[in-house]
Amino acid sequence: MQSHKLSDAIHILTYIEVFGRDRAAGIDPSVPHVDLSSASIAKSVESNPGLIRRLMSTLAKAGLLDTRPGSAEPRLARPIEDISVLDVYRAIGGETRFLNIDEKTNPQCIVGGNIQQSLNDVYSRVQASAEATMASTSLATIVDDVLRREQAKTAVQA
Amino acid sequence: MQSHKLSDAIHILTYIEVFGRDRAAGIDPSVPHVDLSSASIAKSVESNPGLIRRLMSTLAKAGLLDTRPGSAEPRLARPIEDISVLDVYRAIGGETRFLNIDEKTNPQCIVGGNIQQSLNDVYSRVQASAEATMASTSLATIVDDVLRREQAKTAVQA
DNA sequence: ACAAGCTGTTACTATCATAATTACAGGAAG
DNA sequence: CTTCCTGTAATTATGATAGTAACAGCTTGT
Repeated sequence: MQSHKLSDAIHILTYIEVFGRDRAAGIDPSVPHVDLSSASIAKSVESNPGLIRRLMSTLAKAGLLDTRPGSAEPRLARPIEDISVLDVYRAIGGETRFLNIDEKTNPQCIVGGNIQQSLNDVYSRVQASAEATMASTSLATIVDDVLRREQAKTAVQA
Repeated sequence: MQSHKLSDAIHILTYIEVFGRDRAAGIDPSVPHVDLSSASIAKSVESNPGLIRRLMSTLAKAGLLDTRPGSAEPRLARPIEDISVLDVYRAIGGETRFLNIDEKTNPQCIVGGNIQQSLNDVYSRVQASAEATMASTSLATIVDDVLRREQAKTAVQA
């Protein structure tokens, strides 16, 4: 995971929650152009709509997001409290792990012939602890944090 | 860290410990060509000597390995029990983290302008738990595991 | 002293994963 | 029926990494 995919995916879900929430509650209906289209999200991520749609498609297939072709009204498939960072990580990461074994070592050698499995044990434990932390963090925490930081900014300006 | 560098670095240190240990103890002195040159290690890793030397140089600079130009007699700088997987990870990984923030998001947007910091908090916690596990695993564990697996193999053959 | 072999380092090339971009068929909605 | 959107695939660009080659300098044994 040398990429920003997880960050962008969380960004998308946060965006949908924040602006979908506002709209659902009827707050500030005068704010223009805060729709939930891939183009709008792309502006926030500073990426392009194609990439956003691909990520959203992946999230939808993983059961985190409800989307409909032709309609720019994505909705989270579950309450935001029930979506963890690990859920998103698994949705977009597939089978990848943080640490990678060198699959090509000399099986004739005492070290080369055994170290892959030894490392696999270690890496599995590392992965498990990282995933445990991701599982314990919900997207609600992130949304709350984002909104709190925004309020702190505007307070300074006032 | 989408690479095998950590695996290869641990491989190298394990190799030096296993075969350096044998030689130091005078065990099986008849075994030919089990020297500690970069060429010999490269055969075990199934890589090339240049790559091995580069990694060894990095490990030496990090204070994990003692090497000398012109002499194929590398030695671990510390007892193997005192070298953790985290030590090696830090030595070769530099400042990289498992999860990466998308540095390029729209600062004008409520989400884009705040999510980087929010994600940074989360990612720091994930990194900390992964590193704690790496810190708790020493290379001695890996060396023991490799030797144990090798014994199990030869036992089956006998 | 010298020959052979090794390290440490740099430069270069190849390879591959990922992001970015473009295009388009088909659904949704006024 | 026009307009805008999604979902998806194809393509290109970019960047990180491994692999390779080369060479100056040290070490050791003769």
